[in-house]
Amino acid sequence: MMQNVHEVEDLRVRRTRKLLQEAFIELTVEKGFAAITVRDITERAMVNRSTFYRHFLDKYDLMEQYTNEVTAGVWEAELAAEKTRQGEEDIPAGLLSLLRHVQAFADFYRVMLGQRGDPVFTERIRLNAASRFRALLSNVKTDPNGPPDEMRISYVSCAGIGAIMWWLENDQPCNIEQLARWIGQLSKAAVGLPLPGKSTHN
Amino acid sequence: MMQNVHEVEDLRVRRTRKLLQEAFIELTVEKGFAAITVRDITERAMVNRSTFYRHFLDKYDLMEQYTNEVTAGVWEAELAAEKTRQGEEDIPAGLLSLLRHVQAFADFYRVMLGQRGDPVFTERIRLNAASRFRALLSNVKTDPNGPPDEMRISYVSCAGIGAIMWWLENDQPCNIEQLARWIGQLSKAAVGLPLPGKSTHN
Amino acid sequence: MMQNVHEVEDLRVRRTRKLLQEAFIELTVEKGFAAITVRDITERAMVNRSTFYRHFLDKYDLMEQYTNEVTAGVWEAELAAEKTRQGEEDIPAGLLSLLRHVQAFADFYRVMLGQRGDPVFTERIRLNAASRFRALLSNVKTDPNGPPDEMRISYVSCAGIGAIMWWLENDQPCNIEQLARWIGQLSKAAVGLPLPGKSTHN
Amino acid sequence: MMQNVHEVEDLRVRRTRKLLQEAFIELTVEKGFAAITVRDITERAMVNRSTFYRHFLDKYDLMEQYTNEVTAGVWEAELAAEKTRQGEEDIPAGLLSLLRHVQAFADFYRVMLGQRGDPVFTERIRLNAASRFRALLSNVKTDPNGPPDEMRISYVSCAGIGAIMWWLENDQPCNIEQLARWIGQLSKAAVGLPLPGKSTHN
DNA sequence: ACGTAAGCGAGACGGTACGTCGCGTCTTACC
DNA sequence: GGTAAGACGCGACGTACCGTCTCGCTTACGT
Repeated sequence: MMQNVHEVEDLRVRRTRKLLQEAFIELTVEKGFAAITVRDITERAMVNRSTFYRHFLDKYDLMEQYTNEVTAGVWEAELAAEKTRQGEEDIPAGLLSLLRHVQAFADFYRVMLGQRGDPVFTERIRLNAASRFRALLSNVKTDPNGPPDEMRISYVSCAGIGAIMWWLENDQPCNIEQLARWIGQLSKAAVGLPLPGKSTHN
Repeated sequence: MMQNVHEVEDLRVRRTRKLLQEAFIELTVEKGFAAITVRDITERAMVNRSTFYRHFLDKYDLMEQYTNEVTAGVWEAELAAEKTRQGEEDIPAGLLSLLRHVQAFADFYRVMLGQRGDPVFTERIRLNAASRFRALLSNVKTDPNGPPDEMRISYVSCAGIGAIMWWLENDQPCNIEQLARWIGQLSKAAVGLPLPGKSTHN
Repeated sequence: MMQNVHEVEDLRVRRTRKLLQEAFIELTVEKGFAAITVRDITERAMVNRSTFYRHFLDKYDLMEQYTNEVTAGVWEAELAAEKTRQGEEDIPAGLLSLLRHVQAFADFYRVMLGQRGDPVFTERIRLNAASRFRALLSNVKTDPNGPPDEMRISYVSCAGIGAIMWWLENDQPCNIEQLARWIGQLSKAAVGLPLPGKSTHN
Repeated sequence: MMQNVHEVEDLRVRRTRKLLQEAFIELTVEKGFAAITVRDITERAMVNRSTFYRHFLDKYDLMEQYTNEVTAGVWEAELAAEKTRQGEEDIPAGLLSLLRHVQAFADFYRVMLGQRGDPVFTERIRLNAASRFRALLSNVKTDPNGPPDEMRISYVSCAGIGAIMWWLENDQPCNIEQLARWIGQLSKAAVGLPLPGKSTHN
C-alpha cells in the first residue's frame, strides 16, 4: 500500500499541535504574549500540560515554530506571486505578499508587534524586511555623503513596521494595495530611489 | 531656625533607590530585561529584598520610575537648549537633545530597545518621538492624496528608533550631530517637507 | 517642687502602657491571642509601633506583665479577705478570691483559657491553683495505696480550670459562691478530704 | 486481570506524607509546636517546601490530619478491646485504650498538651474525653442539688488530662493500668458514682 | 483485523520567584 | 526623656509556574 508519504506525522500529534497553536493564538490576542502561561494554553486546548512539553520546549518555542510554519507559507505565496503579478507598478512586489500574510493573521500581528507582544518576534519581522531592502539597495548607488546603507536599511525596515502597526491598530483603514503603495512612496527617498515618476521633482 | 528644606527625601531612601536603580541598569545590560528578577537586583544592590518592595511594585515599576526620572532630565535640557542653540541648520532641535540623552545611557537603550528589552519601553520612546513629529506636522500641509498624517507619524517615529538602534548596535559609528542630520534628512520626505538643498534654504 | 514620690513613673509612660494594655485586652477578646500582632495593638492604642518596643519585648511580654499586675491585685484582695470572711463554711477561702478576679476579667479569661488562648497562660493559672492545693494537701494524710499526692494535685487543679471554663463559656450560669461550693465539693474526694459533713460517710 | 486495588494511594504520596509527619513529630518534640515552621518541617523531611503545600494547608492542617489518622487507630483498637477485655474490674474500658495510645506517642502528647503545645489540640483531646464521660453520665442520676452534669463533665475531662500530664511529665511513673485505675477512682465521686469498695462490686 | 508501539492523561515532585506580612532595630526630628 | 515617623534587615508565608518524571490507558498505524 504505502500510500502515505511516510513523513506524515501521527494523526494525534497533528491534532495536539493544532489545538495548542490555536489556543496559543487566541490567548495571545486576548491577554498578550507575556501574560500567557503554559497552563493557560493547555487548559484552553484541553490538552494535558505534560503533553505540551512533548511538542514544545516552552511558549517561546511554540511561538517560534508557529511563526516558522506561517512564514514558510509566505515564501511560497511570494514565489508564486512573483511570476504572475508582474504588472503592478508602484507597488513593491514582496511587500504585498507580506501584507497579505499580515492581514490573514491581523489580530495576532497587532498584538505581537505592540506593547503586549515580544521584541524577539518584532525583531524577526524587522530583519525579514531588512533583508528585502538590502537586496533592493544592492542595485542602487546611494549618495556617499548621506547615511550609510545599513542605516538606511534599519531606518526603513523599522519604518515599515511602524506603518503596519498604524494600519493594524486603526482597524485596517485602507486596503493592502494602498498601504503598500504608501509605504513604498514614503520609503523611496530613504533608500535613495527617485520618487515615483510623476510630476513632483523634489 | 530655618530647618532643612525638609522636602529633600530621607538620605537612606535616596541611597537605597540609587543602589537599586544602578543594579537594575547593570543587570539589564548584562542579562536583558526579561531575564532579571527582583532578587537579582537586590542582591546586586546589597539591599534586602523586602526593601525593594517598599520603593517599587515590581521590576516594571522600577523601570518606569527610572525612565520617568531620566526623561524628566531630557525635557529640562531641551528647554535650555532651545534658547541657546538656535543657529544649527539642518539639525532638528529636539532630536539632538534626545540623542544626547540616549548617548548618555547608551548601553541601557541598546538593550531595552532590542530583543532583550521590553516592548513597553520601546513604545514609550516611540510615542515620545511621535508627539514631536505630530507637532511638526501640524504646521505642514501634506499631500491629501498621500498617506494620512498619522501613518506618516507612525512611520517616521518607528524609523527614527530604527536609526538609533543601528547607531547603538554598531558602536556609535558617528557623532550625534551627524546622526541627527541624517535622520532629519531621511525623514523630511516622509513628513512632507521638501528635501534639503532645493528651494527652501533652511 | 519634687512633689511626686519619685517612683511614680512618667505620666506619658503610664498613659502609653495603659493604652497598650487596654488595646491588647480588647483585641485578645476579639481575635484570640495567637491572631493578634504588635501592629494590631499599637494601631488600636493609637501609639506608634516603635513605642511598643520601648515598653514590652513582644506580645508575650505584654501579656505576662499584664497578668502579673492583675494577679498582684488578687493576692492583696485575698489577704484582706482571709481576715474578714472567715465564717463561710464549705467554700474554700482562696478559691473565692480567685473566682472574683476571674469574674472581673471574664471575657479575657474565657478567651485565654480556651482554644484561642495561650497554653503558657493556662499553665500559669493551673500552677497557681496547684500550689494552693499542695498547701491544702500538706495537712492531710492521703491513702498511701491511692494515687500520689502530686497526681492528685495535677488532677484537681486541671479540674478546677475545667469547671471555670464551663462557667465562663456558659455565661456564668451561677454566682461565684455557688461555683466555689461545687468545685470544692467535687474536689474533696480527690484531695482525700471527707465529703462535706452530711450523711454520706464515705 | 484484576488490577491493583487502585484505591491505595500513590506510593510517592504516601512516602511524602509519612516523611512530613515524622519530621513534624520530631520537631514538635524538640522545639514545641508554635516554634516550628513549614520550612523546618520540609528541611527535616528532605522534601521541597512547595510539596508540603500539595498535601497540607499549613502546619495546623498537618497537625490535624495527623491526629485524625492516629485517633482513627484508637477507635479501632477500642472496638477490638471492648469485646475481648471484658473482665477488668475497676478499670474504665475506653480509658485504657486511650492511655495505650497516649503511651505510644508519649513524647508528642507531652509536648502538645503542655506549654509548648497548642490549645486546639488540648481542647480536641478534652472534648473526646468529655463525650465519653457524657455517655457515662447519661446512665446515672446525679444529685439535682449538686453541680449540673455538664459542669461535672468539664470538670472530670479536664482533670483526666491533668492526670495524664502528670504521668507524662514525670516519665510515666506507673503503668497505664494503674494510671487508669487511679483516674477512675478520683473521678467516680465527681461523676456521681459511688466510690469503689462500698456497695457496688464492679 | 488486530497487536503493538506511540501518544496521551493524570499528577507527583523539585525548583525558583513572587508579593505580603510581621518582627525587632535603628535613626531622626519634635515636644 | 518620651514619642512619632518610618526605613531597614530578616525571614516565613502561601501561591504560581516551570520543566521533569513515572505510570497506566487508549488509540492510530502497520502488517
